[in-house]
Amino acid sequence: MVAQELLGCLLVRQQANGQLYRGRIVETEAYMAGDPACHGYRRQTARNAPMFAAPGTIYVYQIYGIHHCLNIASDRPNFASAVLIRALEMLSPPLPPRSAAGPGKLCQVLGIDRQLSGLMLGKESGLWLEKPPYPLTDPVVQTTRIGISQGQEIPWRWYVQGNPAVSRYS
DNA sequence: TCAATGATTAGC
DNA sequence: CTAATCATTGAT
Repeated sequence: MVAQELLGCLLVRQQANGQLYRGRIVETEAYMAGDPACHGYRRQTARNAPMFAAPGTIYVYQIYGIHHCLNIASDRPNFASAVLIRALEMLSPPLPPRSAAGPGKLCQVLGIDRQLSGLMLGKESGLWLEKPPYPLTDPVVQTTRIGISQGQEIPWRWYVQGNPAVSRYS
């Protein structure tokens, strides 16, 4: 599953001003067609169209009028699916350990908003992935997703055990 | 435990 | 058109 493969990968962000951020992905969730919690569950709309696009397409939405959440399309075109990036362990520049511990926080830190939604990962968009510099040593835990009111029983959340940047344990 | 805050969507 | 919902966060 793509969500698990992303754990340990580096997410790199280069802002318009050139500022570069690098963080390791330590928490993800998966959303798929047929899943009632998936934004593409009912039908394709202007907002969720990136979920139906090619793998590697960026999907950013605003939640509660305040926060942004970053997703990456993870399956074939016309099939709704995406991985929500929930937490990063920031490697550079040096930041407090929990600066990116949560989907809204990491978007705020990296300067990610809906302008990126629909773009492809890559240097052009200023957001891309890199392979892990070294393999994960801590075990990966699979559990149920957070903050949703439907599909709560589906165990599609993964996080790196013991990592201080994971949004929460329970 | 709860308010902030606005885009999005379902339903009429 | 209107009302309800919401993949969150931080303060009380």
